[in-house]
Amino acid sequence: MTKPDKREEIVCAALELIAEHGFHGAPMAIIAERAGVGAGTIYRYFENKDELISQLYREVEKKMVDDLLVGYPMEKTIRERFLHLGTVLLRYFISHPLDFRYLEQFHNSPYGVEYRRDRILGKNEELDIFRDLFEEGVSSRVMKDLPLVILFALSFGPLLAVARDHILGFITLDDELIARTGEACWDGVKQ
Amino acid sequence: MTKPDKREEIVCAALELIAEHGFHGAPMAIIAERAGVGAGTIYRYFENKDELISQLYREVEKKMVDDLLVGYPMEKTIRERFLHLGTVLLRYFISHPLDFRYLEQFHNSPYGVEYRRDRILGKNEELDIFRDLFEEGVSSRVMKDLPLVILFALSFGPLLAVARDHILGFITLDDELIARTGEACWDGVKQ
DNA sequence: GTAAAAGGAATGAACGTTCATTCCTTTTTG
DNA sequence: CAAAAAGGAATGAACGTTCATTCCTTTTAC
Repeated sequence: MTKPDKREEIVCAALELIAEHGFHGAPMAIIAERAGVGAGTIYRYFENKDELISQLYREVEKKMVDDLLVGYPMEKTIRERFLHLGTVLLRYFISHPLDFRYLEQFHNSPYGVEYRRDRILGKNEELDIFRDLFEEGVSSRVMKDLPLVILFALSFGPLLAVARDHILGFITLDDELIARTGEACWDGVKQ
Repeated sequence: MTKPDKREEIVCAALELIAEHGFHGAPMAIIAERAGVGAGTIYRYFENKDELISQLYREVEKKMVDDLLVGYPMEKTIRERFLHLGTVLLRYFISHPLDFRYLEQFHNSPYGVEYRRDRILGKNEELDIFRDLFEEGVSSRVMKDLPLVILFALSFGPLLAVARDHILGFITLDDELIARTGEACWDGVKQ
């Protein structure tokens, strides 16, 4: 039996509670209870609630990005790469609904706005697979000549909305619908 | 001088504070202060904070929908009606950023999820201009044969994302960009 | 090898703060 | 003057965080 890592328990409990009830529906006392841990113990691993929230965000995002890069067809056409990313992203969200809901909560909070501001306006050193794809798409005239931010909106706007609707039970996505949604997004960005 | 309607002052103060700082960054005491009103006075107009939040949502939404219907070209083609709605919607959000931010806060909260559940799954009696347009688009084979929910996502996903980016200062939309964004959304939903 | 001591992780009751709401007083209205 | 409206201090519940204490593991002493 592996040792039940307390930090991991805390992180899992926080993910569940925050994904389901939002930041303000997840008091530290309840997180501790669900993690099977004393309230004070959390503060041995995280300086405060903000820090817990931020670290959890980074972990969830990293896990997702790593998954997205597996099998990315670097050598195929722009269209095929676009469709691959859309499909894999949708599938990831559907099979990790807690992660999705957590990311949404984060993005729609002051934390997330600041975070995006840094990524979009700041000097973003990290290799960004999406940015690269869109820049190549525009410069090779395969995609519409629109600002990157708008191309992002045309792609992720629908994908996130559809994932949300699926997770909330407003629709049930199957392989065919996922593929057709990806194609429709492509129609939106392609020249 | 018109009488300074206290209810109106309260509603305005709440809109500003909640749009800028979220539900939890808008304590009743501060709303009262900004409205130039005693804390207890709010409770003469609204049963509690939830009620204030819900009523404010309904007012903001109604104001927006009314505006959207002005000059709606009922007789023109589906494409033209679609582009009209997209353009007017984007313009509305840009010129009413507080309203937009408030609507987003609401939609991303437990209130909003419940509200959408009713609208999408429940029997929705009210005349819904969007629903009508998409149903006509699908049945006349001008739009892709996809579930309504997905067509909604393909249209509003990008529009909301772009409006958010503009309001947060990540991009500056002008008439041309607004028009081209609308066209790109149309490319996404058209057959 | 066993017992004592040390170290530090874990605990949860207690604290101070914040907030929505209530309640009683004061002001306004007719 | 009576009734309604407004005001804002008081209230109590909920929350994040702290800290004195307990518990458990590891090290030391003999």
